[in-house]
Amino acid sequence: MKLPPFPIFFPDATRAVVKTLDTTDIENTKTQGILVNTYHLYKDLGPDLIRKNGGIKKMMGWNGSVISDSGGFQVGSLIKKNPKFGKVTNIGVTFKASGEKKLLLTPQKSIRFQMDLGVDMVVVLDDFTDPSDDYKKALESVNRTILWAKKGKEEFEKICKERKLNKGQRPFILGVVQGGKYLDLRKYCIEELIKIGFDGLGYGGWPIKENGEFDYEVAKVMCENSPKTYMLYGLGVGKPHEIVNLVKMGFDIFDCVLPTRDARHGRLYVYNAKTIKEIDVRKPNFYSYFDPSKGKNLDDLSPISTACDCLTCKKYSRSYLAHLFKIKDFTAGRLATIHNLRFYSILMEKLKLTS
RNA sequence: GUGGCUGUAGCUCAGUUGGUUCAGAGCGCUUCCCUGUGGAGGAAGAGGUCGGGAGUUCAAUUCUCCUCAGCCACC
Repeated sequence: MKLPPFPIFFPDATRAVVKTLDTTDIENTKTQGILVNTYHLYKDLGPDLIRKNGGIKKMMGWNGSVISDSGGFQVGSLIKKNPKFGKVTNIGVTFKASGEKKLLLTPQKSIRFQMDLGVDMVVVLDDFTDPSDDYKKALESVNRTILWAKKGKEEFEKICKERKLNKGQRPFILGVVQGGKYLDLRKYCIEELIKIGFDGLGYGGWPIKENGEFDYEVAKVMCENSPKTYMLYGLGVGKPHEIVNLVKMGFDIFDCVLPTRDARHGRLYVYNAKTIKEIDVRKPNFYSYFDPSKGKNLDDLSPISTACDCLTCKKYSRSYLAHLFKIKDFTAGRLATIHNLRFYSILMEKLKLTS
């Protein structure tokens, strides 16, 4: 198992699909990997169906890399929103969505299922620290995250032994750093996770401060306290300029819903340059937004961007895209998603050159 | 030609026994938000002298008359 050269950005295929695209489309955007979600796939498919399909890559017909998220964030934030949805104990998380049967997700189960998925990197189940949590609550989630990390790692070793996976065959395993805005808790969490031993650490929780700004302080603590051999992963990060900043600080891996969700909502990313060659991601305002759903774009015959070589930019005009958005055809989502994913893959290509 | 119905925001339409909840809704439009995904959702905003004219009245989008436009029915 291995990952492409860093830094890398993987779009989210939570339920084993990048919405609106098939895996050939994804490949054509020069995207190297995707992120699937343990919680969703456990609920939708379960271990038996995954094994029957020969793993998630085979099921999707995807030749690139795959990372699986543990599901901790999804379940944690759902319960936070509606306590009736489930509860968190040291054993794990019980949850029950309406119309579905009750399920228990433990750190062990999460890892075992991710091993069944056959991915390149697994993530241990973590207990989400809510940004509004006070110190006591944050400490509690940090301690539980460490406990679960220990159990997850043990299960990982056990499965590797069972399946006789040597170093080159086993996936990477990521620990997740919680602690909210409390930097000493973040540091403590990092130290304890390193004692357990992982291939990398993820920036867990919610990375946006209450004033809406990205919290680079936590990222800094992670960079300063992690071994040089560790991969650093910005879970759910982020906007293009945030990724640029984190790569500069030392982060390697990213995943985020923004390029794909924004595409479906009519927000396309456009480099403020005439050609791909002229793009300079170190400039403060190196990109802007283009919204095809605005009526005034109906008579714009130019491409979305001349600094892009995606299918959408090569073949279609802003006018056509505006039309597709106006009539709400699914193809609008597909062409916009293709463009935004190519924007992100160009971003990562540029960052590989500069880092 | 006669009788009836309709005419309120860009669109589809509510509403008024005449008076500061009568000038509204939905959609559309404009601007913004979206960060380990619900193809989700949210925030703010612009738009109408209630077809036109006259009359009754302290007061009319609401009542009366005339007129214009569209639709239906009948000669």
